[in-house]
Amino acid sequence: MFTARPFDRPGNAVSCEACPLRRLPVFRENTADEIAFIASMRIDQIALSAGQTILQEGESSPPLYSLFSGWAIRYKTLPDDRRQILNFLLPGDVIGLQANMLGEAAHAVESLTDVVLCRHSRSKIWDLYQGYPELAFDATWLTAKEESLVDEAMLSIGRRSASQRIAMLLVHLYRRTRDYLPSESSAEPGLLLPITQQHLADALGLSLVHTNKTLRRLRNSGYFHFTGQRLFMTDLVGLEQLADYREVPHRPRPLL
Amino acid sequence: MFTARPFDRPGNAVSCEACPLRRLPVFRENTADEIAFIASMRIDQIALSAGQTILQEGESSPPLYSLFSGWAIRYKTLPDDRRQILNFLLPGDVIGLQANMLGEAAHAVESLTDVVLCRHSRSKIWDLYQGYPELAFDATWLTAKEESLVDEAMLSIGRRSASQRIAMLLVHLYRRTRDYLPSESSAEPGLLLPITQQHLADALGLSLVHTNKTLRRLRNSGYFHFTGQRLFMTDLVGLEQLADYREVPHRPRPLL
DNA sequence: CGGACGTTTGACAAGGATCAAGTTTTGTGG
DNA sequence: CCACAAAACTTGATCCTTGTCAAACGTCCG
Repeated sequence: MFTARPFDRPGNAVSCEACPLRRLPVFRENTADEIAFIASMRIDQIALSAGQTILQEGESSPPLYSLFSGWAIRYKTLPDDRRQILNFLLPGDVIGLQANMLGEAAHAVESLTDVVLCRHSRSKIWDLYQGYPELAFDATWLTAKEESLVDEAMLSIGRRSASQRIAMLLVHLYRRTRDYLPSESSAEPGLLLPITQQHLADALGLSLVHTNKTLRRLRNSGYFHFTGQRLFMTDLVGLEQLADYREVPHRPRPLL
Repeated sequence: MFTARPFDRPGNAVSCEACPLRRLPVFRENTADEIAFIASMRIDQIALSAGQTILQEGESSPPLYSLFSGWAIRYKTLPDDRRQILNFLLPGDVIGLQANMLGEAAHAVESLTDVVLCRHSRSKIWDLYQGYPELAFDATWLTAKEESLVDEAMLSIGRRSASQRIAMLLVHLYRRTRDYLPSESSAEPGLLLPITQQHLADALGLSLVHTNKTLRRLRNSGYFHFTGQRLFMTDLVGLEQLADYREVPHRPRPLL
């Protein structure tokens, strides 16, 4: 869904002014001055295929990216390879800001689909704070927002049952993706989820097998169904009730 | 441990310049100018007893505080009262920054001990971003740091066993508290943990009963023991190995 | 056609939850 | 300072959600 668009090819990278993401209703408007500065921060665009490592756990002073197109995951691992996905990254999300603030990446980032990244100059972050207070504010906002996503996920893992966790995550991804979709493509039937059941399991703190069985039970109960990787919601409200989902109000999101 | 110091009484609130927290090695140094601005942001100090609600879930545009002394918890709840503690707040931690960024508190905050809060002017946050880029940077840093704590906790809840989770949390609190302790009081035997086993359970995504039994098993194995609320580490290294703990390097922390 | 990868299912084990009492500690009022 | 109640901690018995093991099945792709 976010792949294979004309502007996805780094060769003909669009200017930040014309960035198609800006047109999405979730993002706040920037002044021409701000956009010019953002453009000056961007070094280039990088295209990666699915399954590539974008950031490594433990990497110090890692590059700063923003996700232009495609999906990615942010995760941590234990020495014996148990993995916990912290959150899913969608177009517009910044990658490596937390790591740059703290000096070292305490997590890894990996692409789920083919992906295009805007690479930014780390050294200009400081100029951003010096000259563009609004953008500095946005940087904190983005960090705060990501934290609140992790907070939400932590409540799920710690206190919800397996089926509630799955319900919650699917509702979350469903709603979140809607926000990013230009109206045309939301006409597409269903939502393309570029993830395996192993990803679901790793995001929810469950085993693969149990995830599979729970998923099946939910499908059999008629909440949703899959055709390939496409998710069709047949009872969104029911799923939300099952998950104890609460709508979170949100303001326009900054696009750095 | 952090209570009942002479300067804890709001009546004789010390100036921000003389703030005893500044003397702790974990905090970065500020210029006189920065400190003066911080002082101008502070409205007053507020003393609360243990168990009070500082921030309510769902509260919009909540006040902005920093924790001057005492312990607090940040948590979320489900409609049926299941609770998940997101992290523990220690002196120097900011309360309500995420909520102010996003416009609404998605979590609650509650005092664990008697507590003194510095209350700050929310409207001056903007002046901070305008006039003090270094402090703006610190604000993002603090948010990023808190997020990384939640990331770490999420890995525990999602992928560690009950005993590993307990080991991890105790090691974490032990080390973190050490960083805040002036040398004199670290001479005190043991560490005063102002939390019940229910708090441990709520932080770790476990039931109270199972937390109790696991805690006992760990005590019997000789990793640590309790005298009242005082924790004595007898095998810190062993506990760290059990938990797959990795040392996290950290730079001086900003004190806003 | 044959792997590699992802999904599905069943059987079984086990970690953790729940239920139900006790016991100890803490706090409070007399 | 004692007495009593409330809160916190313990423990055992039992249930059940979730994990582990094993194997089969499907599907995509070289």
